[in-house]
Amino acid sequence: MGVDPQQLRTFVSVVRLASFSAAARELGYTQSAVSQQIAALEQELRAPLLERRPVAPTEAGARLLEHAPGILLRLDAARADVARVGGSARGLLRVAVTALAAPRPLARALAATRLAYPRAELTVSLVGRTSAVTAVAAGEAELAVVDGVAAASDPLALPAAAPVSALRVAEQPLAVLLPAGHPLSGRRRIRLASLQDAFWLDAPDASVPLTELRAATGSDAFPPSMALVGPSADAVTECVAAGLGLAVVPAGGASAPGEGVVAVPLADAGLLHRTEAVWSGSRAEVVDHLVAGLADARAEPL
Amino acid sequence: MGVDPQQLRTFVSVVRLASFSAAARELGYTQSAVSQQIAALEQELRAPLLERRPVAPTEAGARLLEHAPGILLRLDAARADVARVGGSARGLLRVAVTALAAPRPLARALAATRLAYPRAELTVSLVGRTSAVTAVAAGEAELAVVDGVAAASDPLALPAAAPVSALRVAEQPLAVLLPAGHPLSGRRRIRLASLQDAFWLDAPDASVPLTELRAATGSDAFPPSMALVGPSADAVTECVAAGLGLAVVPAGGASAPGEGVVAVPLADAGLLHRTEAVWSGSRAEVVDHLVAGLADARAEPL
DNA sequence: GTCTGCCCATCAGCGATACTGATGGGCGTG
DNA sequence: CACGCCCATCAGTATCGCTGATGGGCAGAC
Repeated sequence: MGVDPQQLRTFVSVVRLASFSAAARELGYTQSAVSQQIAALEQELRAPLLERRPVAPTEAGARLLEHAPGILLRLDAARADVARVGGSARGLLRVAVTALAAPRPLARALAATRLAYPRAELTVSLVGRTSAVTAVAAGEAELAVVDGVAAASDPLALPAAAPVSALRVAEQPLAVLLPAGHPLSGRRRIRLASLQDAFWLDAPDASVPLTELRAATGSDAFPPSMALVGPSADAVTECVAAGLGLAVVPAGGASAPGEGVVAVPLADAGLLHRTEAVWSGSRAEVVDHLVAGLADARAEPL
Repeated sequence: MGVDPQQLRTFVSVVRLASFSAAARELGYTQSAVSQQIAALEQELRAPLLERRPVAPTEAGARLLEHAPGILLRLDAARADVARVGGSARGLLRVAVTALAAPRPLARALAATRLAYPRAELTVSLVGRTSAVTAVAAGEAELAVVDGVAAASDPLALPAAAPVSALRVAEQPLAVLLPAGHPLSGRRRIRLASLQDAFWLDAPDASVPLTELRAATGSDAFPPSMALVGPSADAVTECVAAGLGLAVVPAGGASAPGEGVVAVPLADAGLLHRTEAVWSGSRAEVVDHLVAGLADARAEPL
């Protein structure tokens, strides 16, 4: 009685790898154990979860798959939250940052925190949006600094289904990255709707993700031209310059737009690029100092 | 390795009852088993979770307690979602309704659904806000119809940490319920801020909860005069008439405000009473029909 | 068509686990 | 001081879940 989280973990592995044997290898079980775990889960839920040969989730399995990652993440988050109570007085400060998060306020706040806590162990890692939030929830990072697009008054729609707190750090207008020769590249401003049928780079970790554009504009257009994985801003610039597709980026960032491309500000009112700091549970002293620094940075000019 | 949900369930029972023995009785275990489960959980998380004698959560236990109900709810929700796949073709339609949810659209939609599915088994139950949403998540109801206060463009802040979908059913202006002799009872409109230091009935299931007022106005005032549990609209009217405190209710509801009280509309722009329909996972045919009926009802006058 | 290889289900056996029931110690209470 | 209540611990046992071996079914090669 009661769904075993271990079985859930095994289930998602099996689905992801589409193989009992491969999942067994990954998890350090024998194939027999995996088979028995899935069978037990199916009996427990009284429903077949997997099609065999080829291995694929059934309708019921698909439903379970919608819930499983959230459950497992929350389980990890609970464990991490409990662990933070005991040992977090030490100066461990791991910050997970997304590629387009405003770097200046973060850098300044980090500098101040480094001064105040010279012995703190400081790590900043550049990761994808989802990983940043899940890392915080699971206790693999003390803080995440995440960017995204939202209307002026709304909070960011954070990807993970985990209980976290957030603070707005910076807001910038948005711009469209166009190749230098593009017919609209001379414009002072562009409305997003006028470009919704153009082709777009699908580079969720190095530009504003298309899914966020669609959510923020309420349109389901913005056809993707090519996928670009990883947080490489240069790759985006080069691909836009080469005419492979357009991209939306925060305007007036630290770096110039680069050769061969033009950044034209968006005319859409109320659509903003925002950076938020995200943490989970109560904050240790060092983390608190850094968050306070980020809060102060809001007042300063970018 | 891996927190056992059964242990989590035991843990919350022990905390709620502040007793190992009582929790054992409730769960059908021996006291010995409960003691061992808690010990195993503490060893697994490497932290003491409970103070003994008297039994109370430690700091770490409090953290775990924040996560545990959400995890257990999601586990139940997953189980219910899987169960819906197989057996939900039958006409089972259990609707959980909060006290202030707009009754007219619901009644009309229910009537239409009853006509279209004469053999459907129909149950409507009046419950608190949190129970309504958790009932849907846990598969104890097919649909919830929940009310709350929100700004015009925001969705309702639903209480449960569970993955559900929602549809706006109706919106009404808000009114303050004042005793007939109140100095402001002759007003045409009242701003909420002018009353934030008055005393208020804390009747979360029979009027707009104070927590929602505070969240929607951004003020943490609105001191409570007395608590009133349960969804009794009459009790609210009587208490307001007796001068025990004020209350915010949807204006122009089905029932007249009652003797001895006056309902004065709120002047606060953008603050609305909204009713939403809430469901989980995919909807069975009957549920789909009812939700469609609720969607249609939005167009009609209230 | 047949052979071979891969993959999942099943089974026996064994070690680990989690329960019961009994016992003991600590603390408040009469 | 004695009693009662409550939680921790222990021994014993039944069950559970894993390993390793075996078997059946499907696909691709020849």
